[in-house]
Order: sequence, then structure tokens, then C-alpha cells
Amino acid sequence: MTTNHRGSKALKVKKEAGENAPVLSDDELVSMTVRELNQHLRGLTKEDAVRLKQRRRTLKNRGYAASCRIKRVTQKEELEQQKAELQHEVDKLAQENASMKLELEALRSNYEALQSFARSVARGPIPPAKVAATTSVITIVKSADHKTSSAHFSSPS
Amino acid sequence: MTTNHRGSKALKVKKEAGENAPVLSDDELVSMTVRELNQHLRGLTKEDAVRLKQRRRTLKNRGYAASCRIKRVTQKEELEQQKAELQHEVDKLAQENASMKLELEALRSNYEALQSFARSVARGPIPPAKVAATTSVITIVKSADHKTSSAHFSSPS
DNA sequence: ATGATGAGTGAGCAA
DNA sequence: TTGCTCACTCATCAT
Repeated sequence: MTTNHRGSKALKVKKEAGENAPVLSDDELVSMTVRELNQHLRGLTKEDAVRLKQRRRTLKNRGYAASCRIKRVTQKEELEQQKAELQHEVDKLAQENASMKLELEALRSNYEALQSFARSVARGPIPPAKVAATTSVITIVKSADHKTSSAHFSSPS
Repeated sequence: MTTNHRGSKALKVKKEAGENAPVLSDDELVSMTVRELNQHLRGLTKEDAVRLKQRRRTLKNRGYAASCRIKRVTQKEELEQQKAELQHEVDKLAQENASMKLELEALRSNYEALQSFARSVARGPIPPAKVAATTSVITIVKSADHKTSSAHFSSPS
């Protein structure tokens, strides 16, 4: 730390008081076209010109470093966001899956019951009264749409 | 850059030749208990002692910075890994979902066909021959397991 | 020349 | 004191 770091660190004051006239502020210097810079370079020592250009470069680098850090956190947030979205999708699909599984089971059981009934009547037609006595009573509900069509069974008392 | 930065930057040599006897290597200095450090501090100027402790701190910081960077990339990789796993899970669930949807549709259509048949025989029992003439022929397959039980229909010629 | 990024450094916070 | 992290600087690479 033998150097003075004439640059303002934004956080830790520096500035070193007068030193020499701060002809150009950092902000002015960084946001300046090459042409504008050359204008200011006119009345300067070769040394001073080099120094000024170096200061400009350093200030630019400061900005690049800042963008770099911002980019880093942004990308991390994006990853986390995408992760959360995927998690939601997993939850949604898992739930859909579960309810379909239930529906499928219910339909299968209804189907098999109906199958037994159909088999019994197809084998040898039996009077409805007889059927009611030996099997369950089946109430066939004509489904209006395709959803949750079901047959309700009730055991004979 | 008027300073010399006596520390070895690992990458860019430095070292500045002899300077003074490198009594302690960087590696030795960082990995040293406080007690060991104090041993070495015995025969030193107050100034030199302070300098040595500062060098140690700096070397430690170098290590901390490295860990910090490693941690950063590690966490990023973890996030990406988790993201990939979730994506696979989504794919798996979506596929399961699609095949269940198909199964459900097939079962529903079979169920409804069987339902029509059952309704027709239950309404007014008709001789099998008559049934075969007016409706489809139904081959009832007793499913061994619960999967893909189905009834196969064929139109009468 | 300009922009981006890895590594090293000091400041400053937290344990 | 130790460890971590931020902002800055420099070296280096790519455009």
C-alpha cells in the first residue's frame, strides 16, 4: 500500500483532497467518446495523457466488474426460478396422475362388475327378479359427457 | 503500479529476487498454528512481526477467496443438477400421464359399449341369436391381472 | 479499443 | 482471530 490509488473507491472516500484539479470526474471520464477524450488530451503531457487513458480504462474495468457480478446473481436467480417452475410442474403432473389413477381404478371396478352382470344375463337370460336376487342391483346412469360416467351398485337388503 | 507487491502471485512470478531471506515460504506461513507463528515471531522487530502477521493474513485471504469461488461454481452446478433431475421427473410423469389417458379413454369406450349391451338385454331379454343379429358380438375376456382388461368387439358381417 | 472474467487484495461483517 | 464476501484492480483473452 505504498501507492495512493488516486481513484475514488466510492466506498472509501479517498480523493486525497486537492492533489491537482480534478479536471474530469470519474463519471465524465468513463462516459465519453474517444473523440471527446482526444479533445481533452490536447493540452496534456504525454505522461498525463497516458495516465488519463489508464484511469479511464480502470474506471471502465470497474464497471465491467460490476456488470459481471450482477450477471452472476441474475443467472443464479434464473436457475432458481426455473427450478421452482419445474417443481410446480412436477407437483401438478403428480396430482393429475394420482387422480387419473383413482379414476382408472374406479372405472375398472365398475367395468368388471358390469362385465359379470353382462356375462350372467348373456349366458342364460334370467327374469329380472331372479337377477336382483342373486346379484347387486345396477343403476345404469347414462353419462351426458365423457367424464366420470359411473354405475352405482347397491347390495340387496 | 508503483508498488512492488512483494507477494508471489503464483501466476506472475514476482518474487523480486533476493529482497531478504525468505525465512518462511507462503505455504509454511499459512499452514501454521498461532503458537508456531509466535515461535517465529520471537526474534523479530515489532515492525517485522506486524509485517509477517499481515502477510499471513493476506495469504489466508487468498485462500478464502479461492474457496469462495469454488463454492460459487459448486452451488451453480448443484442448481443445474437439480434442475436436470426435475426435468427428467417432469418427462417421466408426463409420459405416465399420457399413457394413462389413453388407457382411460379405451376403458371408457369399452365400458360404454358394454353398458349399451347390458341395457339392451336388461330392458327386454332377447334370445342370444337375436342379440347377435342386432348388436355387435362381444367377446368377454376375463383379465388375469388388472392391467388392460378389455372387451373386443367385432361387427357382424 | 472494448468487454468479460479469473485471481488477488483490502474492507468490513459475523461467529 | 478466523472465515467469508463485496468491490476493486490487474492480467489476459476474445471480439
